[in-house]
Amino acid sequence: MNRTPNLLEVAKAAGVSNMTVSRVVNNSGKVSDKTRQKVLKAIKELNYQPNLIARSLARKKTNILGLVVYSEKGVHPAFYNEIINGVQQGASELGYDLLIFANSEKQSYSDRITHSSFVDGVIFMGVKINQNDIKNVHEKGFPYVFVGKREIEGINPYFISPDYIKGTKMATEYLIELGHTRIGLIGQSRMIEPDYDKLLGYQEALYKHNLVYNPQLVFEESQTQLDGYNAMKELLKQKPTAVIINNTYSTIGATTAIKEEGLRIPDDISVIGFDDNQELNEQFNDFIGLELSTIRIPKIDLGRQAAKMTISLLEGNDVSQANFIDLQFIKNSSCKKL
Amino acid sequence: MNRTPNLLEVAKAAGVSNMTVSRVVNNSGKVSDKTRQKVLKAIKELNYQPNLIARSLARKKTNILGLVVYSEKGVHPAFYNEIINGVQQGASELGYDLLIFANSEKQSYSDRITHSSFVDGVIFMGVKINQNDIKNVHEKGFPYVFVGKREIEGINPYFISPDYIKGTKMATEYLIELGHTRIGLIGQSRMIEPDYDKLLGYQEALYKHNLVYNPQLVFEESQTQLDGYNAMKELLKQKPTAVIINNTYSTIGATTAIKEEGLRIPDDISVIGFDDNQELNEQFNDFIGLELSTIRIPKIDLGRQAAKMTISLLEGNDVSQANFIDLQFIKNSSCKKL
DNA sequence: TTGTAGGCGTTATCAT
DNA sequence: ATGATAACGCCTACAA
Repeated sequence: MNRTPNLLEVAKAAGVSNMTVSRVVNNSGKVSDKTRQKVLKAIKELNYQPNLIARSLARKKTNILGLVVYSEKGVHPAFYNEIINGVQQGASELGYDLLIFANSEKQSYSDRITHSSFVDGVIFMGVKINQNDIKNVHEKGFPYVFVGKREIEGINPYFISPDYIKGTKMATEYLIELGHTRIGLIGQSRMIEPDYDKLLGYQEALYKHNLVYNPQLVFEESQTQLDGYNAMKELLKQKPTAVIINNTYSTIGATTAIKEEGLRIPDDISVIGFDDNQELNEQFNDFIGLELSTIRIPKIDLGRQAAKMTISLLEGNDVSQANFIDLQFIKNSSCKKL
Repeated sequence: MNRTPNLLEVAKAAGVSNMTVSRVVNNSGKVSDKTRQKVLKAIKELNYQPNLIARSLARKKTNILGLVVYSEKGVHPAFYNEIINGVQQGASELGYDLLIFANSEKQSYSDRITHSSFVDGVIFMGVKINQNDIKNVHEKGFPYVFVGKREIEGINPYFISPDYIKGTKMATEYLIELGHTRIGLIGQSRMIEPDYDKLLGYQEALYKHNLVYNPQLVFEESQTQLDGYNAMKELLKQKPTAVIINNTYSTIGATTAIKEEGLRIPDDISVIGFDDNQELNEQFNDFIGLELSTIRIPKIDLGRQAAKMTISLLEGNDVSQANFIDLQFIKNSSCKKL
């Protein structure tokens, strides 16, 4: 690998000083058109590209965003993937690249992030997040954003989260307006914040429409196909006319149970799902010939906004700490008016 | 955000020169135990961390690996996810972080990679890879590894790929040894290299055991559940006693078709799948109560090895250009001896 | 064993 | 409009 040329060499070739070249490269300051042409020619001839490391050192800014995904066994949950793509897009649109921090046993993330000068800001993601990491960066005033709602004692962290409460409330109200009163909810969990918020939204909708909350219609901790299947089998004993299901895997299991019982969607039961796994969701719908109404989490947008928030923050703009992004309701043919 | 201390400040605090501090930090050169203790104390008190940008500039080495994923609309195919995790693990084990290059309309990847000095080496991944990018880095001698087998005219690129030929051959032979002669293959595609290799492996196995290749047992381009379902419906007309299926989605569709026809696995037909999507695969097997024999692509390992290859390369070690990684055959109860 | 000088490639500052 | 010079924080090479 042969060396790449630097500013000085370009300057010599163009017969100007390095600063003039720098100005041309960065489009900053005043440069006469004539010299600019000379410089541009030299740049082209030498195939010059600025050395970003040197630039970063001088500017004290790398234009790189850090990304930390806390995950078990180093595996990113499939759910986060699309968000990460969004982060990348958002970052890219503003001229930033993305550095994925690898797990290191020797050093905590937060130290490496704040001290290494390699990233200008950081995005945290994941369920098993280390609260100390956030606390550290927060206290140091290092720009960060957490994806997902999170409460940490003592501080109000910057975060952006899907508004599960509002989203589920909206879906529930939709069903209520179609005349449903016995609405099941599969998958709420008191331990997982998003799931718990879904329950809250569900309850809010019932309350608003003077319907009584019936715990027998609510099933906890449904994550897998099998969970969804079992939950639905139980739920059907309660003769619901509609059901909202937590996640894609559960939905697959649950609709299978519905089929097995000889019931049809939406004639015998209305169904609304969450499309946390969009690809699978679409595949499955195609296959079953189902046109499921779903609550969509705009994951790309979520990631993109996380990136933009972080950049706003690191550029010194005011950013509010708690941010929510609306869920979308995709109306389809799996719900029937009673 | 307050400034972080630098070598000089630590040096002053410890009453030594910056070089001594540097030596302690890097564990290089000779430093007396007494001074070392002083320095370590100062480092701790000031909470010093080396500035990696400055270090990179001086060393002309960042300890960062670049990762370029070529994908449609910025979406990483689910398949690549796990590989990326593997890359991260491999990199991390050798002290490298990962920089994801974002798509930029202004600049080609290869220019940014080779000129920006931000990464020491790069890993390419994806179907829609830009051949020019590889060509460029290759010609410049910039360390790179491509994940997946790829032929590019004029050059022999460095790559690491699953050995689909060998893997499929192994599975096919397993079925032949169980007494099967009418073995279906769902999902080969002449256009997609891995799929085509599966066909080659299948044919090699037949040839080796003096069985005649019957194109009627082979179905092309099966990617989705629906594809798999339709292919299997057709295939069953040929009365196969066993079938090998291309990917997880196809397998789900195909086994559904088998069920619908009132056939049982493995009593009426033996089935082997590929678990390209391991999570879904497991979920599905659980749900169906199926214990599918599968050909496993060791994706974590693939990614890890890609990282290690790249690092070997950039450290100046000899690395062979074409590398294959064995697939694993996971024997389970979905195949029967005839 | 420890320290000094110079350089890595860029940008900021201050002159001209 | 252009240029000289000093940072940025660290490392290499050489000197003491």
